[in-house]
Amino acid sequence: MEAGPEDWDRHLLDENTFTQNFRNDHNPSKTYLCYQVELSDGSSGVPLDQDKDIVQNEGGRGQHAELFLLEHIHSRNLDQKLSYKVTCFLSWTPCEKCAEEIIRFLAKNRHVSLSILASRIYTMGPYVKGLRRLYDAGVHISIMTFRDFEYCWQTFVDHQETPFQPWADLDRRSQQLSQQLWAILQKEPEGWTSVCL
DNA sequence: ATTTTCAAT
Repeated sequence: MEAGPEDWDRHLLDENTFTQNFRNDHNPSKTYLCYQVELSDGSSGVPLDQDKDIVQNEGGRGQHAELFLLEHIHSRNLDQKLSYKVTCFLSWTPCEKCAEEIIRFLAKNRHVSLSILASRIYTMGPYVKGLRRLYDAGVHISIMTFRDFEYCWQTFVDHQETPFQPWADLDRRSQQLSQQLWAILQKEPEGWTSVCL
């Protein structure tokens, strides 16, 4: 009697859920994804109650969060004559399989561009290849900084007027992960897959 | 300083 897909849809996260899942000095075993959709000119191009949402991976061996994002966007039937920008804040970077699905989706939906901002780099499996392919496919991908966490907090969290409170190592971790991501994206496609910094 | 990671014995 558990959890249908509707149960993972939240328009706002509670404070603890956000912090526990997005802080970059922990490694929780689930993934949250906060996204928003706008017209490429910066204004919201979708009905107000749909311009942003939050999804989470399905439990167990279920579907990853990114696939819910693609389903959501697909179901919105965004106007083919307009250009949309989807910004997505992920607590973990996509796995290779999700990266492939994202690339396939974007190839079929040329009017949609995607920016990924991730808190942490998911390093299981052939993750380097997946991130590189996203990058090569034109997806903006970067590591969340203080400003991004703060924006997420203000936009997707039921913060009750509480200002965002960074954890101790936020900036240092963010910089480390950014360097690591940079090394991954600059790496020669056929190079070694281990990235040591 | 690196982490053990879209969990479950």
